[in-house]
Amino acid sequence: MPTSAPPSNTSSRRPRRAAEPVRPYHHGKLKEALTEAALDLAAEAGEEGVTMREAARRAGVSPGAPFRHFPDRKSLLAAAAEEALRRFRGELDIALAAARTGGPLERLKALGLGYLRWALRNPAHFQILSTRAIFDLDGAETLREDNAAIIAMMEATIAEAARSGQLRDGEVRLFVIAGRALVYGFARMFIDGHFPRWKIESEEAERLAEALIDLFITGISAKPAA
Amino acid sequence: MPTSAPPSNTSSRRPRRAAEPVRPYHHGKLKEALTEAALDLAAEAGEEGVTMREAARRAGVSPGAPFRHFPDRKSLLAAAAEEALRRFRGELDIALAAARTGGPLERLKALGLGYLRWALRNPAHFQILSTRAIFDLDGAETLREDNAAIIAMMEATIAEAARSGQLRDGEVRLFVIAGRALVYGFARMFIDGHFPRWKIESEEAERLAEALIDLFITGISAKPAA
DNA sequence: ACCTGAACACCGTTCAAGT
DNA sequence: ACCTGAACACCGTTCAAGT
Repeated sequence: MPTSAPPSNTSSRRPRRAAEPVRPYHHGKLKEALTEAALDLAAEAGEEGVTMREAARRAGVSPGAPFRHFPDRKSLLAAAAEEALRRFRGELDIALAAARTGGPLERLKALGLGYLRWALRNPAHFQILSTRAIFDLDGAETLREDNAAIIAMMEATIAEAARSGQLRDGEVRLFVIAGRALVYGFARMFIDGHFPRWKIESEEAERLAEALIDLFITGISAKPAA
Repeated sequence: MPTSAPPSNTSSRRPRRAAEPVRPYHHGKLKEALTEAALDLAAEAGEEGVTMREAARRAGVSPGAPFRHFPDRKSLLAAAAEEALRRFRGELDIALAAARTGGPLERLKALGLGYLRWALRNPAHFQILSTRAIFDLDGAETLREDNAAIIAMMEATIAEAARSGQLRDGEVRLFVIAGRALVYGFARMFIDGHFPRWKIESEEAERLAEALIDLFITGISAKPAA
């Protein structure tokens, strides 16, 4: 009912080779449209707001149509997560590139800050990309690749810091997991609505994020040779 | 259909003052039964597996009956979360009591370990107690109290360590939030199914939890006066 | 090859009617 | 006061039938 009416075509009936793809739907890039709708829905109402029927409605197709492209709801969520993770990874690449002249600990900080900034600014997308057994799906190769790439960035940076003697004694793996748990935990505390209980105002969240990362880096650093 | 048939009463029709509450349902402590069913369902199928209708089925009542006790699904989840948090807090109290002869950092470790052990062993209950805007509900006073108590335990222990000069310079609040983000993040990584991506075997999870807590405590400790 | 429309099973929620 | 049973709107998913 409330869906915007399909743009009434000028006149001629399907000039098959014309340039504008203006006619209703009946075909086209439905898969992309559904994925985009899923991302919008997640941003508007969280993961549980992502619905096959509503995505279909927004794409202007019937309730059964999405099942031609996604075997089930989980697959649609995975496609949305894939796109969200692609964007997330892009941000981290940029953050890391901007800090590439610095030392490993400086780059680690840039990475952590990029991570938390994105999570704080795109909570719903961070949510769908982190929750659920979406990773177990078959078609989730891009997802796994992007995820592995992000893990690798962190690992390489910390390993480099360790090699150059900037970290205190300890396993690199432990530092990596601790760093991830810290940023993931802070991001999820936000997403899961814990900030009010901790009296964290949303305006101070990014400042706090930076302080946490500094604390972490200082905590795993070698003591100054004073 | 498959619900176990109500236990056919011996014979006499409603001996109103009898001792045994053996007759079907039609009354009784439905609220408690529904809360218990919700906890079971969460343990079996996660938060989204908690359903008004299934809880009603397990309690042996009709689909509309739960609405006499809970205004909506969220309220039922809140009741389950309340009970889960009560148990969680009990565990932490025990952990803290067992370590009460130690110094503040020792007690902090006991608290962190208690936290992570419970989360690793009761993932579904940890999930329903941490996710969602359940805290915003009216009837959630116990929830808020227990939660505030847990936060206070952490805060007091860290503040004591700071007072006795065992921590390095820094705001107590930051240490508290960092500690919470770390344990919450590790717990959620487990619950959200990230451990396989990080090659963490479930048998080593508790060992790793301990190592993380040690790392954290060392990281915020004052350098030894060597 | 892709989409529609009706159908089924399941859910949350409401409400008149029963005890 | 508490519970039943039918009803409504919504969802995921399937499937025969259309183009």
